[in-house]
Amino acid sequence: MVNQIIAEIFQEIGEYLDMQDVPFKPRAYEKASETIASLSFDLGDVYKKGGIKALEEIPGIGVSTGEKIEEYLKTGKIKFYEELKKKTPVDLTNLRRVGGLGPKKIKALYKKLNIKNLEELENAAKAGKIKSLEGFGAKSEENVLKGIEFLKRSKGRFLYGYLSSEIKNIENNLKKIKGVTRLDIVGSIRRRKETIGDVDILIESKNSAPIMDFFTSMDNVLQILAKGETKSAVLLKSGIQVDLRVVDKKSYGAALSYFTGSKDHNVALRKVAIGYGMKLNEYGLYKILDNGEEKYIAGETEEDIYSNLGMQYISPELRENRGEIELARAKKLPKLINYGDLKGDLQVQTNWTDGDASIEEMANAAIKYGLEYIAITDHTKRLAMTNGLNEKRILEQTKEIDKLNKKLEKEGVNFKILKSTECDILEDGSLDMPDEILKQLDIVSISVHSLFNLSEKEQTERIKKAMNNPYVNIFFHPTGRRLGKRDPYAVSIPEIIKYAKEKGIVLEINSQPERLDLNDEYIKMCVESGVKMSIDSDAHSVSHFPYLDLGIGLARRGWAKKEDIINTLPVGEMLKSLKRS
DNA sequence: GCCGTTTTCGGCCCGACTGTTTTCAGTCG
Repeated sequence: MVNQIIAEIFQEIGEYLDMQDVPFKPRAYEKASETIASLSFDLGDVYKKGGIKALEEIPGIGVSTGEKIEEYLKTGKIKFYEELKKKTPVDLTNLRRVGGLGPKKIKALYKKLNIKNLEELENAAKAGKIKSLEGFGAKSEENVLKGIEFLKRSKGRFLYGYLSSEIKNIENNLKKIKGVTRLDIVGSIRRRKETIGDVDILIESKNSAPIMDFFTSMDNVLQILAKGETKSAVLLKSGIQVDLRVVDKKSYGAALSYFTGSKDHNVALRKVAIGYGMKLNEYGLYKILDNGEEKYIAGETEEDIYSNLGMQYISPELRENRGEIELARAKKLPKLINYGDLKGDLQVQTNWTDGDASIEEMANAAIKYGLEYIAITDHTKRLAMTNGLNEKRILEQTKEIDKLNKKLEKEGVNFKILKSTECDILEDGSLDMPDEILKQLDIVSISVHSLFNLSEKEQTERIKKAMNNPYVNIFFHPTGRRLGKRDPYAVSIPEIIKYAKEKGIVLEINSQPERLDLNDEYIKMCVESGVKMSIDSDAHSVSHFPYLDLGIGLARRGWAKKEDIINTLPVGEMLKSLKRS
């Protein structure tokens, strides 16, 4: 898929133009970049089928960006971009990941100190050269160092949600090769970890040579790290490493278990085997005979291995050695929520604020995805940058929703659009919408978008005050983190969970790849405290509903059952469950 | 550079916060 590469280039073009104070164009390139990054189809295919005309039909792509996509597809380069880069040869991709640095500051650092990359930035900051620059000071220098430190901590981890289409593509192509009888994506992806370090692929085949040849010569390979008979590894242009293992049928289950991990889970599992006088490795489960010989007992499937160890099957999401081995041996594992269990989505944005599509388009996309209801949760006026709704517009929106629901009913479609809001929590914990409006909505949800640097005590009190409003039902993305970009604000989630229990407030599991908030550990805390959760896509585009799977994966990692999640219920029961006593 | 229309030019979310300044540029969402 060329999408990610082109999206990245457009993003950088936008930033280069920003440096030059060019008006409006930066936003246009940025918008094009975002659109391309979230497409579910390949730009190369679009171009092949319909040429440049078809490209221009994609919203946000026009004559100029269309031509540049064509140029990239034909030549692998975009001249305009190459020239910008020559003029200001800085590592924008990495420098802009440092919080507080935007195009203008990066330009100043380059012009005045010739800083081109993170290393030079760090050296300059450590040498105290930044604080004396015009427009910078001691605080900026300190923040630069902090930003670099943050980057180092999150280095090498990727967000699965943003790589899934590229991985899916590799998977589909490998499956087409003759002799590939089974394929699984294993490792942290199979365990549904929120960030992944690399991609591990396991294949069952008797003939690995053509597989390895194909794998190492894919278009998106930057560098071949290893190529052998059973194992190959490549670095993709997108920066992630992919490992491939090929095994035979007899060992497939054992290899699946071994390469899925986690390491800690595997160690614990092997200890159980030893206790039974057995040995477990990636080729199978073996009984050690009196004469010292090893007799193969199981290995074709994971189920065989677990049952021969006297255990229930353990879902990949639970394999972190956090107590799952003991429960599986006692046959007491919880029955986790399943993929496909969600009946609705309680956070959906539309083009009334910062979403891409109309209410009707989002509803149709949700219907197509298999949902029975969605809640429309556009931002409120405090979030001016999203064109947040004021009292007048939100009332207009409820009328529009009534109209659409009537239409759906008339057409005999079993689908309901709920009136809702993502109401901003203001400075003092009051809400950005008066009670007389809130009480007219089906669901009231709240979230924090400002004052991220309050003390833990202040932030927690602020949120609790908001939760105390009698009309509030759900607290969205409770920690506010953006993976790889921003740490959570200081807040005591255990205290919020306790208060949510007391007040009957639902906490959200936000499924956006860079949010995934609550995380698995807090989800587990909610499950244990009996606090209900909702799993929402926070969709801003018709293509975002599949993110719900990320949220379900996370919920499973947090040991959540179907009954812990309110939007597994049909719409009537779900709404009833929200009623506060 | 894109979009939409009162169609082929004129408009393009805007307010808060930070850290620098001493009135505001840059960044963020």
